[in-house]
Amino acid sequence: MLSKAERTKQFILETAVPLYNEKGISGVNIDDILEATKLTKGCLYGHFENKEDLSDQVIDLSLKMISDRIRAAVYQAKTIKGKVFAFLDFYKDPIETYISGGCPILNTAVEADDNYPLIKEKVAKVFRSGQQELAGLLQEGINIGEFSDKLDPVVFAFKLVASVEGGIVMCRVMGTAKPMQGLVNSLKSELEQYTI
Amino acid sequence: MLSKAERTKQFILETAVPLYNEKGISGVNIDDILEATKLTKGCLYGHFENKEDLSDQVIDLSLKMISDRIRAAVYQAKTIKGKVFAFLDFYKDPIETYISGGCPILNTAVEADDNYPLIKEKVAKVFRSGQQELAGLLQEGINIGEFSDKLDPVVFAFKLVASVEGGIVMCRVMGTAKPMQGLVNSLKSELEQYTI
DNA sequence: GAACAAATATACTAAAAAGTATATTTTAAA
DNA sequence: TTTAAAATATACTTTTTAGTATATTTGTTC
Repeated sequence: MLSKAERTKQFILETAVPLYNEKGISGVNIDDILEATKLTKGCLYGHFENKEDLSDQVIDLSLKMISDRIRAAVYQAKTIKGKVFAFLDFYKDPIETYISGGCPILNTAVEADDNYPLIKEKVAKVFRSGQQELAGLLQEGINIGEFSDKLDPVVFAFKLVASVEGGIVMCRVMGTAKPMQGLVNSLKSELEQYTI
Repeated sequence: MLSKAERTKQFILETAVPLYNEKGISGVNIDDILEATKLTKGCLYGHFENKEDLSDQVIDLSLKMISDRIRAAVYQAKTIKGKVFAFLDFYKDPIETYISGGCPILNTAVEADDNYPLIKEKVAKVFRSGQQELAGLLQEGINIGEFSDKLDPVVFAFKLVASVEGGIVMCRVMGTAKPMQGLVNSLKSELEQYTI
C-alpha cells in the first residue's frame, strides 16, 4: 500500500495534469493547483522542490498517461489494419479529450519547443517512439502481405500522427469535431488503397 | 508618412511578434518586450492600455502576417495544382519559420483554446477562411476538369492544413525537417492521383 | 527657430506569484 | 495507546511582474 505522502503526491500530480494541459506550463500557477487540490503550500512544497520540479513531473505523467492509453487502444485490435484504425479512432472526438484540453503531447510540444529544452526532449522521445511503433506496425503489415510494398511505412506513420494532431487543434479551436471524421475516413481509405 | 508614435507602435508590435510566437501569450512578459525594443515602460504604456491590449494586437499582427504571406505564396502559382503545391512548399522548412517559433496560427490555437476565448475566435476565423479558400481552389480545379470529382475538396483541404500544421510541430520538437519532405511529397502525390 | 504638444524616460507603487519558517496535526510503529 | 516522525497548515517573506505619476526630451507646426 502507498503511504499517505505517496498518495498525496500522486493526487497532486493527477489533479494538475488537466490544469497543465489546459493552461500550459507557464500559464499554470501554484495557487491554481492549491485550489484544485484544496491543499496548502506547505503540503505541496513538501512533495516538490519548486514549480519546475512539479511541472516536470506533471508533464511526465501526462505524457505517460496519453501514451499508455493510445497503446492500450491499439493493442485491443487484432489485425494490423485494425490497430491503425484504432489509433485513428482514438481521437474521434477532439473536443472531449481523454485529458481535458486536447492532446498533451502536441500541447506540450508547442510550448516546450522554444522554452523548455528538457521537456522538449521528452516530447521528442514520445513522438519518435510513437512514430517508430506505427511505422513498425505498417512494415509488419507489408511483411505479412496485408499491405502492398508501395506503402512507405515511415512516411505514412508520420502522416497519420501529424494530421491527427493538427486536426485535433483545428477542431478544438473551431469548436467542431466534424472535420475530424472526414480526416479519419480519408486516412483510413488511404490505407485501404494499399490493402491487398 | 507615419507619425513618430505610429512608427514606434508598429515597431513594438513587430518586435513582439516573434517573442509571442516563441514564448506564448502567458510566457511573454513586458520586460521581455522592453528589452527587445530597448524602450521603456512609459513609452510602451503610451501605446497600449495594458498587457492584454498589447497581446491582442500582437496576435492580430501575427495572424495577419502569416496569412498574407501564405496567400502571396499561393498567388504566385498559375495552375490550381501549382497553388496547392505552393501552399505545401510554404512550410518546407519547419525549423526556420517565417516568424521565428513555428506557425503562429497553430501556436496561438493551442494556447488560446482553453484560455483566451476572444483570441480563440480569431484563430478559428483564420482556420475557417484558409480552409474555405483551399477547398474553393480544389473545387475550382474539379470544375475546370483539372481534378476528378472523386476528390472531396472540404475533406482534402482540412487534411492538407491539419497534416502540415501537425507536421511542423513534430519536426520542430524532434529537431529535423526531414519528415516534412516525406509528408509534403505524400500529400502532393495524393493530389496527383486525382489529377486528370 | 520658438513653443507647444506629443512621445518617451525615470522612478516609483501595486499586485501577483513563488517560496519558506514554523506551528499543528496526522500517521504508523513500538 | 503512546510517541516520534512524517505530513500538512498557517502565516509570513521574497521575488517577479504589471502598472502609474511625473519629469524630461523630442517632434512638428507656425
